Amino acid sequence: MSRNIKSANIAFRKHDHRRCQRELLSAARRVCELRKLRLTTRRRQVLEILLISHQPLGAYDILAELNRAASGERIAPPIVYRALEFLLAEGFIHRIESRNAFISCVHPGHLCAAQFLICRDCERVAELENSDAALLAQADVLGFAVDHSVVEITGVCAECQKHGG
Amino acid sequence: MSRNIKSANIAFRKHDHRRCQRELLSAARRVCELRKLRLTTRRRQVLEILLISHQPLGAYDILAELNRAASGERIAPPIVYRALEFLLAEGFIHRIESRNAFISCVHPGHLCAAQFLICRDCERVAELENSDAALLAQADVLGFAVDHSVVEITGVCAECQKHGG
DNA sequence: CTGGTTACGTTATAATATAACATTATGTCG
DNA sequence: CGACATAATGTTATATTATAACGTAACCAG
Ligand SMILES: [Zn+2]
Ligand SMILES: [Zn+2]
Ligand SMILES: [Zn+2]
Ligand SMILES: [Zn+2]
Repeated sequence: MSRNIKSANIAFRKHDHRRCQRELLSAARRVCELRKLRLTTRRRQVLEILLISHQPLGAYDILAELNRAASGERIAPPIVYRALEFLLAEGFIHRIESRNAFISCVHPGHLCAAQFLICRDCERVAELENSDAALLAQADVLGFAVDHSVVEITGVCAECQKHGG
Repeated sequence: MSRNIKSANIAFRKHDHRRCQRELLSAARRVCELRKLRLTTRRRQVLEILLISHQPLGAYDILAELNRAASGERIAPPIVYRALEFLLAEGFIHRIESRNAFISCVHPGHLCAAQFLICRDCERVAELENSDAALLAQADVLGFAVDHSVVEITGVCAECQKHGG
């Protein structure tokens, strides 16, 4: 649990974000090599755009970013959605359902059951990994076979409470 | 907790659903009277459509249902979305973020922090009320002020595991 | 190099949601 | 009652998010 709190702090505080990006990208490369997957240019571009932001981005934000970067190209939605599909399936990013947005995972490739704390002021998102034992136990009692969980907590982070008023 | 399991069972099993609907509708009426709110025809229509279904419905499903019922009228999306906004604000319904859909609340007007078990076979949804103490404690340690939580567990219910194979 | 497969590109369109403004119903007070 | 303020509904247009369908290019095993 102290590990979780650490990683949450990172998202909500100043840190060497360049280093974050580099480390997470090379982690993704390693995972793809292991799994014999192709981290193609497009996929890498989309992942990089998400790595640069600790905030979740919509598919069309990513699209705009791609089109800005490569002036001349006119990239269309399916390209972005397909890259996102790949990155989601391999556990490099998460989808934030309550925002129709996507964010890079802090432990790429783990296919983790993540929980998110989402600040509605600064829009930053902390990813925790602490699964809800009580809820899962209850699902089990009901004979409900869990596939996938979405846990998204919206509120105001400590920083924004100080600064924002 | 045994209460929660009971209510979850109701959603996933055969029961007197007509009675469900009647009771939840009159509960909503009572709450509106208490709060001096107007449960207008449109709002009641939308609530009724959701009460009839233990499954979540999209806004456009509700729209289609309204237009089917009142042939001649040509109701437009904003009407539905405004009724949904009212019903959400007063705690008569919930939004299922991972489905862009809406479902009636099993304890209308309580503004509860609900958790959902969503069967991906039969599409039924059980609403639990069991808040995740561990997660909230962790948010607290981080100084994160929680506003709203989204907890949506997808899987296969006990019934569908038996029948579906 | 050939055929099978995977990924990418392109066009069109579906599904979900809201902005902006006009109209009607409801309640209040003189 | 009648004039006003407010809340709710209706209408039109459009924004935002996502996918279907089909063609082309890259990659790889034999
Ligand atoms: Zn993750
Ligand atoms: Zn913040
Ligand atoms: Zn509820
Ligand atoms: Zn089921």
